[in-house]
Amino acid sequence: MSHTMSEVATRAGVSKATVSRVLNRTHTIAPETERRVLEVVRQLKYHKNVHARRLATGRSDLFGLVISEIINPYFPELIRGFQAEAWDRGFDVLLCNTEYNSQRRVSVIQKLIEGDVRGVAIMTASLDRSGTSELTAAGIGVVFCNLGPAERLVSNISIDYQRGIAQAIEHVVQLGHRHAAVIAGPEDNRTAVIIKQALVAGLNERKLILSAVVNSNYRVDAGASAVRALVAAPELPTVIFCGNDLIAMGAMNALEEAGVRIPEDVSVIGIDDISFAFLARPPLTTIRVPRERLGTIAFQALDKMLQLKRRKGVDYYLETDLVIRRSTAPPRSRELGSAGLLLERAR
Amino acid sequence: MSHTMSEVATRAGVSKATVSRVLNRTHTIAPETERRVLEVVRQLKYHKNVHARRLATGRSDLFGLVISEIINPYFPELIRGFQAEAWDRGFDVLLCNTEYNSQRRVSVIQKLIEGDVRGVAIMTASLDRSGTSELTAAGIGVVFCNLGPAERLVSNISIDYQRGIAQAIEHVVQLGHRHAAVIAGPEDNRTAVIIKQALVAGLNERKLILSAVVNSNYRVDAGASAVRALVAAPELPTVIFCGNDLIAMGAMNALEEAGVRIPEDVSVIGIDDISFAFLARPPLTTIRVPRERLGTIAFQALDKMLQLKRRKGVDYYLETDLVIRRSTAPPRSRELGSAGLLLERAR
DNA sequence: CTGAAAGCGCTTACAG
DNA sequence: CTGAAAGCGCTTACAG
Repeated sequence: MSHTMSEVATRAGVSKATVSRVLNRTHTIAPETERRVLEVVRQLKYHKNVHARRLATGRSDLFGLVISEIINPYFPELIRGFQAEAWDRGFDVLLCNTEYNSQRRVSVIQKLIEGDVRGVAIMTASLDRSGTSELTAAGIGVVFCNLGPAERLVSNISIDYQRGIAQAIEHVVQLGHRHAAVIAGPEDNRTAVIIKQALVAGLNERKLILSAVVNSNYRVDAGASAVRALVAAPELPTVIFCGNDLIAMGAMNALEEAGVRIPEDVSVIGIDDISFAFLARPPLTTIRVPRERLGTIAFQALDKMLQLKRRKGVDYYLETDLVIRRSTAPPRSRELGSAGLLLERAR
Repeated sequence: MSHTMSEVATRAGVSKATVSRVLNRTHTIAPETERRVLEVVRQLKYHKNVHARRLATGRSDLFGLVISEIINPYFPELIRGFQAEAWDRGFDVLLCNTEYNSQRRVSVIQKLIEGDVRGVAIMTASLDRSGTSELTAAGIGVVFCNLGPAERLVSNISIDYQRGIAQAIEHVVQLGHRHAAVIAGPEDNRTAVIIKQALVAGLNERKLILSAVVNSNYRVDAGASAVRALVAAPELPTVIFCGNDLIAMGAMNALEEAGVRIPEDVSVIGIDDISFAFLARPPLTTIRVPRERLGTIAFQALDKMLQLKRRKGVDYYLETDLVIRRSTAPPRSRELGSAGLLLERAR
């Protein structure tokens, strides 16, 4: 069905080497020859076969991007940033998702190696050095997010949650909050753990009373059930810090169901600033993680590292910032504190 | 850096043909030979090069999926359905987005042809037959969504919006609504046009008063500005049908800002049931389009069509259903009608 | 059950 | 500026 470069060559009365050169604009070609070749290419609607090209050149034009699942609203912007950057430089991307499935994790790595990618951005916390040693062993560069320091063939991007968290805590302190709770992400997720620790440390430092720290699982329903536990306790915090926006949105739902008003009774703060955070009701105050930027940097990190003679990894940092919306407000009464809230709810 | 099949062959003391056979489980192999080969493969961490394989076999194991933009919440479930189905059958997918950019549309088609895909699912309305004739000309199967009837090498999946829309209209009629408005998607989007027509026809048939039909652009902010126009008019409809959930969410925001309560003053209905529809406040009543299913069917359509001797396309249908949530309720007063609403708002 | 050889469709020194 | 030829790393009839 589809034509080959030899066919084009014959019809244009040149060698296939010439056709290749015309198509890749890699040599100067006699104008007349070029015209003839291009003419035949158009007539035949010829397209070169990328697999043959990849095999012949030996240099891969592919980069991998691995995420956990496509339906997680954390990823779209990240994918877009990575892809845009890759395409701009003439590279292509192989998008892989692990779906939180260990079999898939293995097959994804395999697919990446077989695909002869130059480098891969591992943007899911469910994969770490041990899971990717096969990649580096094959000479493929890797960039992680929130993993340890860089080394040969592995770079790292640290998201500076500290900064956004400090801003958030300062914000609620200014508003007059004294009693906080934390609904963190899953224990087995390294990013979730980093966030939880930063949250707890920051809250302690500012001397807020931490009435509860519970783990959850980054899903909406988990945020909801975590909140039900909080609501059942004798004392309600006046502000709830959530490990991500999904948890926060679930928490807001559950609070609403329990008849707790946001932000009048309880303030809620999320992390990420997913696209729907501002559509939540009330709009969610959250710590923005610049995810499109994260994707861009991930690509640049790989690209740069692979140009280094020693393939030495680099450490990158990405700042976060608080975005104040309407889910945070002063607690009901500064004087009454949370005991006062209890009283009022009892009426 | 990475090893080749020949290396494995030499070390295992066999020919590369044998290595190939062992790895592809395509022939019976002497157990001892197989063991030896596998052993060397493990030692060397050998992975076969997929580009060489694709070139040698000539049969592509790739399918394309083209969407408009990854950050549109309509697509994640669709992608997941398509990808899952492809992987289950041992195929791989090339995800391409046009980003509503005509240059990108061209380069995406080119990339697909160069990638030698077997078939491609065009799931964005911004591409139609004329944009994809190159694909079919190259013998590549195509499946569209909401485009005309099937033909050679092109299948089509029609989403039966009629059904969900009929349910929705019945729902609001039962609730007692008489005055409706429609905020449709963009005029140049064939799916948006189909939906608008179905909406208007259905509303007329049930004799509802259609106070306004405005076009919008499928984005949140567009829904918002469309609503501002409606609110400025002398009479407010009691129910607003939106071309998709994003428009509906924007509309709800703008209504809220205008001091119009949902659903007490105005009911709102969306289309799609994106994952955040139920997190909107109030949760959005919407017409669900089973998008993961759409992805699955799209793949099956391609796969089946390409097995047919004549490569004859097939027509598929996908049903939609109303999902009732809290953004719809009886109008303020059946007796007063919308004039009554006007009165009350004037107070 | 296994091997030698041709071939997939390109690219790229090497010559000229 | 252009061509002949080797080679990229596999697969697959064809023999045996």
